[in-house]
Amino acid sequence: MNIEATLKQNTIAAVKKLYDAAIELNSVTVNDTRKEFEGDLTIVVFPFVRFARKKPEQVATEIAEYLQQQLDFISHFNVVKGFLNLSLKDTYWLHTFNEIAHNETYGQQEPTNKKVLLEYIGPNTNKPLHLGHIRNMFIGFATANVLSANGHDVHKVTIYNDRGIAVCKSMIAWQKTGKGETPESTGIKGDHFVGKYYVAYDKIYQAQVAELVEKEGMTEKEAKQKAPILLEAREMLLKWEANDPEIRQLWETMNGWVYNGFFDTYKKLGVDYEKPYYESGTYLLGKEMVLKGLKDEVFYQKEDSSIWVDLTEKQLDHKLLLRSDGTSVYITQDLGIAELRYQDYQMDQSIYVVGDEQNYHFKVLQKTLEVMQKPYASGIYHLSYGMVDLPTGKMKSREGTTVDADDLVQEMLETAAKHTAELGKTEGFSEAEANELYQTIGLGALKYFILKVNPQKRMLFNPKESIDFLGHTGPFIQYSHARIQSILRKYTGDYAQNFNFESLQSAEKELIQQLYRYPAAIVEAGRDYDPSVIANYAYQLAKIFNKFYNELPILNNEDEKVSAFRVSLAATTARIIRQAMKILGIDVPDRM
RNA sequence: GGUCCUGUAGCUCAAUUGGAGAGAGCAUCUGCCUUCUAAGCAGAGGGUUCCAGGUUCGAGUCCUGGCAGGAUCACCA
Repeated sequence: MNIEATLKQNTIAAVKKLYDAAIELNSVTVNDTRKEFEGDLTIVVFPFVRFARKKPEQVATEIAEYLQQQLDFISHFNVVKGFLNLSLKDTYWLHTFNEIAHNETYGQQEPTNKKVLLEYIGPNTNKPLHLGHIRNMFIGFATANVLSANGHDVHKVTIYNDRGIAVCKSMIAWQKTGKGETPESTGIKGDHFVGKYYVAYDKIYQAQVAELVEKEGMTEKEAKQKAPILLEAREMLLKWEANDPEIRQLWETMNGWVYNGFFDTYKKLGVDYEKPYYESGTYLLGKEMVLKGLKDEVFYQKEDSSIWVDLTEKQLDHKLLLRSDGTSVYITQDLGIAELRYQDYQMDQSIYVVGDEQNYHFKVLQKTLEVMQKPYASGIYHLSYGMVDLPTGKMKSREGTTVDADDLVQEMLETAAKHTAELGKTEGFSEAEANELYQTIGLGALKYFILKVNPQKRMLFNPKESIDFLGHTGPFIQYSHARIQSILRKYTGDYAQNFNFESLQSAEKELIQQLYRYPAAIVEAGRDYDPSVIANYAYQLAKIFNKFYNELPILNNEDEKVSAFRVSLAATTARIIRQAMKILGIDVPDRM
């Protein structure tokens, strides 16, 4: 049992014995003592004073005396108002450290037998990935690791929005202007290649609209509906749905190019998934489900034969599920996907990592599945994250203000190389080793930049200011790890032992205390689906280590035992840094 | 207009879920490389936590009402 839980239970016992009152576990708060006071942990006794009918100071003192009697690890205490500051014995912290140092799986929680499916990435197959996808990928990947660390059985999947009018737009533009060129013939990465035609479509479309307004005297609204290329794209969509072989062939080919481009980016970013789902493979199933729902009378049909669900009893609205012409809408395919996934996995929980612009959509999805009495409805969880803003506002693909994922990664690598060269850190590195280091640092900086922010919040990215490598950043943490590795390379003794000193230096104790907090950080990150908890934990750990490193000699001590102990502290710190960063999907180098 | 989210130092973010005088980083200024990697450490300045009420021993955190920004409420995805 951890220290806080022990203190809480004994505080409950104390209040019971001293004041004959039964209090709840969660009415006892145990905090880390603020650094301006003496002590390690603080119990807030204000909630008990009404049972005691005494002054807070007196209550705190009485409880402290009881605790000191019961628990042998308390060395002394002080009381400030209703705050009881407890100091634990150094030998107790040392004992705690010995346990951590010898526990290879420290932090990893016991298996829960809970099966979790996590969907992330979810790109459209008509344009390349951008910064928004990057946030999605990093949050999704890290959250999956957080949940695994919490003992759940996690399976990552993705969804490709691989059909629909947008995809047809790229296709029609390629047919018209592509002259048979391919990613291979042009040397352009597949997703960028197809994205080029998506942009080309819009250019042609705008020109046609302008022409119709000018020459045919149409209103702009009318022209936007009647531009020839739009009509052609729509016709193509109909043909696609009718399984026209030529169109299907083109679609397969162009999507293939896009996937190859995506795979490249995934690999660079270090993200992966177990199984892809495709909108093209599920929208028909969704349609069937809607028709079944209609038959079961949980949905209703309007006179124009469109199908709806009434969610007014669940604090939502009426929602369209199938158009009057029988074609599916966005939510239709999500119903199909949810069903298919349950057939595939029988998961207990299904997490969707999707931007907060779709909050309403996921409420509707869940409530609709509830209405259908699907067993997996309650397991739907929308992990909603905020958009990435530019200084000029929201990114808009149509206005070309997106930050391209591949460009950004390239920039990060170049910046990492520049900084590293300036610092002369790659002396003695082969070219391959140097490149690997730039990769590690550049990506580490980018991932940390994204992951240190609470997912729920919008975040700002300024393309003009490169992402920092100093201070509260990924490279800072990586650097701390590399420093430790350097020490471990130099140390020739054996630090795998139990240590047994009477007292600790404050820098040593602070480091042990931060190591001790690691499991709590894992649990909190899991409870809140929030990798930023781990990111901030790792930063604190590195920061405290650097202080320790600066204040105390690790290798050069008269007493060899002291050196062994400090090396052991450093080695354990490095291990926890590596593990925490691994959860975030960030590698740490041995030299930098 | 309805619903939901956000608002904390000049900027980017924290704050143990209601606990002590709100903390870090960047930027600015001052020190520290003749001992283990200075991508580091130590220190200084910088705040009406959007505003006004309320609940509480105690509010950045909870409740009410405003203000500002954003999202969403499509037979778009």
